[in-house]
Amino acid sequence: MFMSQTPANSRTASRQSLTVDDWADAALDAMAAGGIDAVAVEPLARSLGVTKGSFYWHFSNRDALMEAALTLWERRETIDLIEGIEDIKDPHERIVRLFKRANSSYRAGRLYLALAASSDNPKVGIRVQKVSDLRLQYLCDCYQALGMNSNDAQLWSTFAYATFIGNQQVHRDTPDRFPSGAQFSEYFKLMIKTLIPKGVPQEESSHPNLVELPKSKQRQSNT
Amino acid sequence: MFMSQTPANSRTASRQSLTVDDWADAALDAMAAGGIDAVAVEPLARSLGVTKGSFYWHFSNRDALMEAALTLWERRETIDLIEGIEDIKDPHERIVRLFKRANSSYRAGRLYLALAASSDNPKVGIRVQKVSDLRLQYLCDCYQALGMNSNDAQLWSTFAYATFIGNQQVHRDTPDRFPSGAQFSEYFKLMIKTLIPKGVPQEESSHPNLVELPKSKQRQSNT
DNA sequence: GCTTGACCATACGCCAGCGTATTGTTAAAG
DNA sequence: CTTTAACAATACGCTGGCGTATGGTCAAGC
Repeated sequence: MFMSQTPANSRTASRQSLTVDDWADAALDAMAAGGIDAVAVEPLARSLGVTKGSFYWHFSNRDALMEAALTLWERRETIDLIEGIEDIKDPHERIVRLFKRANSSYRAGRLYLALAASSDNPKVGIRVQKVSDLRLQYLCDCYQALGMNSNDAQLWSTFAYATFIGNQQVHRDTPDRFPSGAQFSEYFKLMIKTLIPKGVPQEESSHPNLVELPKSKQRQSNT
Repeated sequence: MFMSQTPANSRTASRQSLTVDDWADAALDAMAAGGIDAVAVEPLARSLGVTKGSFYWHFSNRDALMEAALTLWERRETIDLIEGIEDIKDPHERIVRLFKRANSSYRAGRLYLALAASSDNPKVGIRVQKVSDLRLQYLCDCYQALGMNSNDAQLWSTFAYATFIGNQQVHRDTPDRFPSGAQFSEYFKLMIKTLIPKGVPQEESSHPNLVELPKSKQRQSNT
């Protein structure tokens, strides 16, 4: 179904044929730049150097493109969430990594905010909820791995996630007020220190007496 | 130009004439509901029970309506920021109140998010920045009044503001995961306790040896 | 009671984007 | 060298929103 077998996977090289994913990618670009309404067939076709005729070969209509783009986004967010973190045992370090990544990919943040802003659209809202749910769940698991009980982990993870989302927002809305450079690392340290309580049950001693993360019971039940 | 002196200030009563502010209000409603693109002349006219003819009497074009709506929004946000807080001398309590209000007005939150999502539009972006700046500045002053130095206050206020914005976002995007009811007060307490450090220079003793709020005297200090 | 001005309705032209229909173009298979 | 499919271009009709032009109504005010 996915992964078309065309020779080159990205059309940037030459006069190759466009694929569904090329269109979906372009749609995500447009979203990040101008919100969901910027995903318009004709402008997109122009930006890809073709005309509508091409589009309606690959998709039945604009809505199908939206679905494809959202699916692509969801898949990427799902993968990126745990990428490079899977096998870190220390939950503290895991949360730090999550935060670090969250504050590094400005573009992904914009994309999320653009989609979230249109979450009134049910098609969009469901995806946003899925992604948010997954992130929250993962974070919650991390906090439980720190030794918290379920309730506390819920509260702290929501807290941390809200801060993380809010940072993206503040960064975008008032970039000059958002700490950067040396001040940012100070800011980052403050957040980490504040949002990851140290003295839950154990100290930061070296022996890895750490609770394992229970993989959040989320078997990939993809359809 | 401004402040029309028509007898009744709200047209809800009867078959009164519409005012500029009526249109601006409706525009803000539309924004909160469907983003900035939902501010369209003809649909708005329909929702107000009139036609375009009326609109183009009061405004020269759609952009003028946007400006009016943004001005109205900015004014309200500016007023609401300090309303009922002006004369609280304890900075800790002041911050708590700010947080409490932030989490109470769901509608205002949606409106902010809708505008922020369109802050690429320079006309919108400037207003959003203004409002955000003001809030951040006020918060920063509060933290300084707690006894922090300028740098720390900057960091903590940004932190707190990001969390506050993020809460709105999370609340909107995944309402069922956001704590509510009894759990919310727990969540709220956690945030307050975490985001307002108690032992800055003095203990939480009862004698009000508190620094006065310096009316937004902002000084840049590097590390 | 005629005029004036505030307010709104109606009708029109314009444009951008959606979707369809039809006709190329090109590479590979026969 | 023809056929076929995958892909793209062109042309068309339709809709919704913008802005304009012009005409209608109704309450003062003289």
